[in-house]
Amino acid sequence: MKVLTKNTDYAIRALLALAAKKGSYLSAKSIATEHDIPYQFLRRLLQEMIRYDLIVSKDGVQGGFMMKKDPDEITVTQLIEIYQGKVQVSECMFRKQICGNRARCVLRHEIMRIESVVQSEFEKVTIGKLLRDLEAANKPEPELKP
Amino acid sequence: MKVLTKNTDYAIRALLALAAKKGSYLSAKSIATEHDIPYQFLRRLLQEMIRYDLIVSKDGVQGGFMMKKDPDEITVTQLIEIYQGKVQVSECMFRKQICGNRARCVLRHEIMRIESVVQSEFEKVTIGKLLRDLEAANKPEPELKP
DNA sequence: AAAATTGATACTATATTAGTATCAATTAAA
DNA sequence: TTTAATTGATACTAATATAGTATCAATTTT
Repeated sequence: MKVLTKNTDYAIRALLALAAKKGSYLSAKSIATEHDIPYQFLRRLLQEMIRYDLIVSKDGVQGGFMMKKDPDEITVTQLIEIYQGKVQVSECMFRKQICGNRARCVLRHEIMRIESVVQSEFEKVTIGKLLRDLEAANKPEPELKP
Repeated sequence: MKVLTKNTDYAIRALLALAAKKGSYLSAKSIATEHDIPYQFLRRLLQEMIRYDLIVSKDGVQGGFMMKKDPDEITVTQLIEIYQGKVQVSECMFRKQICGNRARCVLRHEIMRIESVVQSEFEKVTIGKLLRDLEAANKPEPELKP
């Protein structure tokens, strides 16, 4: 069971790149090359981000994409919802013939509990946080005295 | 994003049926009819459960399937793993070109944390627990005095 | 005017999920 | 002892989701 698909995975990486260069435009091509993301695939992902007001774009030479929304306000939950649809543990709770009138769906309660746990865990993770983690990880490790 | 696929969903329902009739054999046909699960599909799911020692079967007339493992020892995590593969948040942590030597995968830490949270949440939910919830839900509601 | 870029959209390929069908072997019961 | 109900094994099809490619018009800098 794979929780993050390539869409979301690529989208996160691209956003990290944009967040790191906040205030300037990065072209899809440069992001694709640097982060090993299929170019045309990435372009679609970026266009989707524009629709959700996460980033803005500029056409033409020297154009590209730039961060719009505060990276600390962009959660992994949001990105999953954009690229994989709302997190739902099972369809069962929506199907009348199973969970409707007479027999109550036994899974419903547990499912909703887990659903909210999963969502809130992913909500704790923002692009801003990931970026700080990344920067910390890229710092040279301090030498230890013997 | 759908966490439980039909496989797992059906499997859970079938196990609940078997757990409720612990000690006697239920045919695939009867389970399929009662719980609205496609017959041949269900048969495959049941055969898989045999391989994992959750249930046993008896051939021929009056044959069917019977609970083997203690329902309290069967977790939803196990069923997800059987029918949807091990819960993994992203493939990224296994791909050398991203997470390998030089650049550490920034997502790795968060991913593993969330992964374990998700797994442990599903581990809290056993077939035994669901069955008790189901039985409780089916009890007639006590009347309230006005 | 040329080159680099995005916007929009259509297309193909692959994998996963869902569901169906078939036939041999087994067992209970008529 | 024959028949019917059942599982075991396996192959097949259909539908959907995921992943990736291609094209062309519009825009903008040089």
